[in-house]
Amino acid sequence: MDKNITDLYLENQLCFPLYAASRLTTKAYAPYLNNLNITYPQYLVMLVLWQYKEQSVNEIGERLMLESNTLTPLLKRLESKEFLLRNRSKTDERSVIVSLTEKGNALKEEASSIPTKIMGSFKDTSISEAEIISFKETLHKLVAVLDQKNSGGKI
Amino acid sequence: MDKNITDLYLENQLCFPLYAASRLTTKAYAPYLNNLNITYPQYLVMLVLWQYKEQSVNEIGERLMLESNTLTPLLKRLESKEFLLRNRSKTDERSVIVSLTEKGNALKEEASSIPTKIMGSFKDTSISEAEIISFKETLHKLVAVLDQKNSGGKI
DNA sequence: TATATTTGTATCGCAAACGATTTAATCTTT
DNA sequence: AAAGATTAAATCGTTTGCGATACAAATATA
Repeated sequence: MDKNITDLYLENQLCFPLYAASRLTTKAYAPYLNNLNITYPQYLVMLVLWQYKEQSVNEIGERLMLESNTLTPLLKRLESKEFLLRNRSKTDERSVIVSLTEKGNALKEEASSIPTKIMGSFKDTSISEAEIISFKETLHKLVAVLDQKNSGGKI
Repeated sequence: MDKNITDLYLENQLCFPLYAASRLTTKAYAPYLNNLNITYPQYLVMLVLWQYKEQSVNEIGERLMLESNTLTPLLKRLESKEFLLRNRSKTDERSVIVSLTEKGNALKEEASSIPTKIMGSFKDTSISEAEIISFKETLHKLVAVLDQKNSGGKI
């Protein structure tokens, strides 16, 4: 039996371009985020805090699909930059509640122009607006399926 | 002026699902790659070597869009597992030529079934084959554009 | 030929990711 | 209430990614 060798070609994989796109996107954000003095994963945490206000480490982790072993040091860095506070919950001392500082809240204004700037850089390319929309749709489905296969399936 | 606040909502971003999809894909490969005793980025390097045979660190880096500071330690790990060899080029001593060992070549057979298994797990989902194909097309365009904006534009 | 620049790789340090384990608090069950 | 199970964070060790930097070989230029 001849195994289908072309299956292993880089261009035919779905995994590699996903991996590349993710890294390149992070790079695209870098210049803007440097100005705000935060990294890309830190930006994601801030997005969650701006949108949902104060919440536990666990809740942040669920929204970003990250574990506490990733979040704890990351949150400590954001805390040392004074963008947020970490406090044990009064009602359940196992939980740490993360809340925004004034400075963290203020950062939202500065960040608000970033998404438009990033998306704007696709304007004069071979990718149409409609294409992006359907792409995003499939991407969301993909994430849902992959998430289910992973953590979702382990109950 | 009221900045468009919903721009910063997690669901409306393109960047986060890309980031999540990439991580979840890596996780999906993990069980298969564990059997082969390699990590996901190491798998990508092996893909490149299986497809293009022996080549310099630089060439591997160009194909995977990775720098030598990432590749060198990674290649050393693959070398210590005896999947590949690293040798200075005779004609240009600045280059290190990476080539597969017997063991590295043999691994290809074991890996050949992975892509089908991964793609197979999408069969009974809400994502159709046709959708995946058009998704992959846009993804390739996206990578090309992002790549151009980054390293491509700095000449 | 001597010097400067470019190129290819490697080193270092920091920030993620993540599996495995640990610690402390809470909930269950008796 | 005490014992055991569960849960939330944190800690530890390994592997990536990448900016900054170093260094040696190769090439270009004076």
